[in-house]
Amino acid sequence: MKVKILLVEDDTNLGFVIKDQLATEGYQVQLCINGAEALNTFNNSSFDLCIFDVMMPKIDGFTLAKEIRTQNSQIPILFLSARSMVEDKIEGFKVGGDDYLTKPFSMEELQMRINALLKRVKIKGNDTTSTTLKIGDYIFDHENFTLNHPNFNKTLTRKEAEILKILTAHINNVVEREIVLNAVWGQDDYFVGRSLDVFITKLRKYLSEDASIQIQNVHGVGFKLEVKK
Amino acid sequence: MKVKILLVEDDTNLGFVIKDQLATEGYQVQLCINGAEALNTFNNSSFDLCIFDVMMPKIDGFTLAKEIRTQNSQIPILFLSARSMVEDKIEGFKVGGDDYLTKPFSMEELQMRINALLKRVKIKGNDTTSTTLKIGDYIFDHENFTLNHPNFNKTLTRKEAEILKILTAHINNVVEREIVLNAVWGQDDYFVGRSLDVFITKLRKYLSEDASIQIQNVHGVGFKLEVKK
DNA sequence: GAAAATCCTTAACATTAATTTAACATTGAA
DNA sequence: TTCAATGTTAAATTAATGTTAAGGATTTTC
Repeated sequence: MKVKILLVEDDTNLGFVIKDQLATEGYQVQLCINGAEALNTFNNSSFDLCIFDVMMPKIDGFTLAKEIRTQNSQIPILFLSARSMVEDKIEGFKVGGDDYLTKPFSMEELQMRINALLKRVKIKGNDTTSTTLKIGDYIFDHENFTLNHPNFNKTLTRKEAEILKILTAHINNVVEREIVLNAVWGQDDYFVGRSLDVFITKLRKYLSEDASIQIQNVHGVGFKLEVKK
Repeated sequence: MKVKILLVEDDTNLGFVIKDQLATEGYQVQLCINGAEALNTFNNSSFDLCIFDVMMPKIDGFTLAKEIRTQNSQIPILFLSARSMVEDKIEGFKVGGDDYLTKPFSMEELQMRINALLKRVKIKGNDTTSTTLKIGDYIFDHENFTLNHPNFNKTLTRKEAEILKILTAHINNVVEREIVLNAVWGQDDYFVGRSLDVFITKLRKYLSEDASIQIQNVHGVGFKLEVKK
């Protein structure tokens, strides 16, 4: 699920630049060019984070933030402003802002500050951070070595997890034996090759609850983790 | 309960000014003048927020943050730096920082940024301002080394408490042996490894009143404090 | 200041788990 | 058909961990 950002910036040129940039970073960005439009948009959709320009005609960023805060006390709000005056920054935090960035700023810094804010929000309730991967009906957590399914839970061993991680990284594509062997064992000979086959058998067993998942062998080449859905 | 801040600043003059100022704002501030001292202090106490100067002799602020993050992924970290270079800021966020303030800054802005960070942590629900933590039916106070349960009360030793603190900080997640060993013993060899195993056995005994609590071993990797509720 | 208590390390032995190796079965390609 | 590759299971090997208790060192208590 993409992170949704509400960006409010009356300078349309700058607005588009920021939107574009954030879009390439993988965010879904909704751009509004004034506070009234933003309020309306905010009420008719759901966002994960707000970025408000401070200086805008009619409704300025601070007023907008105050309005938003009456409805949502949690969503992170980041202010952008051409003015670096201390009083402005203070005001920004007082109306419930979480960060305040002075123009000009680098997109990289904006990106980092967005991440820092989102991290805080995400930690909040769910501990399923980005270390988990979905494989069919399974959830694979390669940090915790767990492979979970409604009917089946297993803590994988280090090698099992390493191999499964490589296979998932190339899901629905063939991974050459050689690549797995070198990545996991650091060598590639007959014996480690047979070990790999043993592990593949094990992984197949673990993944057998979901018939749409298959670890296919491509004779003489390698294996493919196939998920048909 | 006062909010406890770990302030690390090698410039003692500036350090005292910031400490004083924050103290008048109602915070309880512990000032360290170098990274080594800070690491030690962090391990033997509990804080709600960290403020690190970036440029320090021996251990710089970024390195310090990295160390802290291996043990505690949640505590907000704010960097102070004389340099405003974008690369520095980026680095700050990359090592797990939450905010980056360039000197000179106004105390008011620092205050506001601290508030903004604490707000995020508090919303989370987990009351970090208190030194007590719930582990199943137990209450663990890592300041006073007490582990209490309706049927069982124990004052833990320093090492027992340190290890349990690390495990709880990553509750339901695997913590690598290496991380515990380096945090508690400052080294990682066969003998301290065996010591750790002895402590794990002890902690398991202490926690055995509540069957929903388990310290699981992940062979060759580490331990996971699991609470199923 | 000696005895007792506390804490941690080390040792010893027991147990469990991961991985490799071996053995035999099956499959696929030439 | 025939050989090499893979599938599968189980035994063998090796390493990691579990557990208890015996030293040592330090601190506390009397």
